[in-house]
Amino acid sequence: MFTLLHRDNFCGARRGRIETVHGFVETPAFMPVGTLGTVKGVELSQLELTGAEMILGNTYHLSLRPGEDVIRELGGLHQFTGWQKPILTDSGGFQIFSLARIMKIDEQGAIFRSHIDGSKFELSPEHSIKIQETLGSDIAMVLDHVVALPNEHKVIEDAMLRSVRWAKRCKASANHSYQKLFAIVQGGLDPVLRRDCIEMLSELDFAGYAIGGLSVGETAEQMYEALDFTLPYMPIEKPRYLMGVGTPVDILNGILRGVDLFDCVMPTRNGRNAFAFTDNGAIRLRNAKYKTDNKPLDENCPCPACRRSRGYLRHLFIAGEMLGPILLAIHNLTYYQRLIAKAKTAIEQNKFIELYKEYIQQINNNETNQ
RNA sequence: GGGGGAUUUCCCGAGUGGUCAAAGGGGGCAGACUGUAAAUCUGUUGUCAUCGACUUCGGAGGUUCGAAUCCUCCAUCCCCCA
Repeated sequence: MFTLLHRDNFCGARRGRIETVHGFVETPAFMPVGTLGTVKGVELSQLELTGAEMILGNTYHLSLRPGEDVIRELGGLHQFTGWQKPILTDSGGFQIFSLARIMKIDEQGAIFRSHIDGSKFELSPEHSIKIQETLGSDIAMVLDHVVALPNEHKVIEDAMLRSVRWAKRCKASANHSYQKLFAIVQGGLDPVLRRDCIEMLSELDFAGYAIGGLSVGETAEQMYEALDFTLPYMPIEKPRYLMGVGTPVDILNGILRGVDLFDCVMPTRNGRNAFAFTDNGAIRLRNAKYKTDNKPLDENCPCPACRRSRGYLRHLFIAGEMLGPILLAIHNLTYYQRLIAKAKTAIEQNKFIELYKEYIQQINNNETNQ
């Protein structure tokens, strides 16, 4: 299912390939987030042009709306959405963190008060797996217990141990052979908890292992430290997925340490909010200084947004035109995929550290100049 | 010709003696966003400035310890009766 093609001679970075029934995913890879069966604002044909090979859907959201019955009747998530490449579904574990205000949790599972109509929605490990099997995703995630950071040690430990127990239940209830099940490592910023968690999960032999419970309140440096002491314990021959991360720099830091898979709402959400990523730093398109700027966001970017001027893109946002968010979502996704592509090439040439250092220096220069 | 109503900080608009540099929108300016309750949210928006000081509510005068708020005249706009 996962082939490790090459390891950079000078750092933890790796090139690999994930095989699914809907095709291959070359790693390291970045998955655009399509929570509700759509990468917000981006048509599939354009999404493919960005270079995305796998997208993410969400169990909690799709189960509430349109509902798993509807998706089953319409042929599963691939047919329903029209996306014929690989799809990974998240289990709803992140909503235990992000929707904590409308959620109660016990050993059986999580009980949500639907954010749509307030109705009760119970999500147990078994139910999450059942929904994900109905959706027909290529990769399913175990239901985990995500808690915010910083937090008390006991809270983090309990959530980690519960996540392991839930992972076992997920594994036990999963019975679609084509659908790969990934476990999720919890344990906050504690090296011992992370290590113990991996040891327990490894015994269950999952198809892949994710690092969860990060980018939930800790600093970037703390997150990198957590990667430093977590990744060495993770199985080498299995794909490693850093969930919900992150900024371009975060992603390079993940790759540097041996992460294969990423997902994040940042390129699409920030794009909708007029924030463009470029090699020369962030462009907040609403800023007055771009009013008559005739340059594209990025000279070297092949995306449709970069065939227009910054002044025009700014106008779209100021005028509230939907094309602005659409174009910037595409641009940011293109930016992420181009960065990933550069990383892949660099790893193959054992030059990932050079790429990394160059990028960091570029970021620092931009900060100094601004 | 007679009667009535309006004029507020960039715009709309609240405010009818002190708690008003003046509510609330809009617009402007800036910021945030990490397994998406997000095309969302936050801050700021008279001037100088650290407290604080100063100049503002159509114009001019007046009453008062104190006026965007009360009085007089003027200007402009709207409505009704002739």
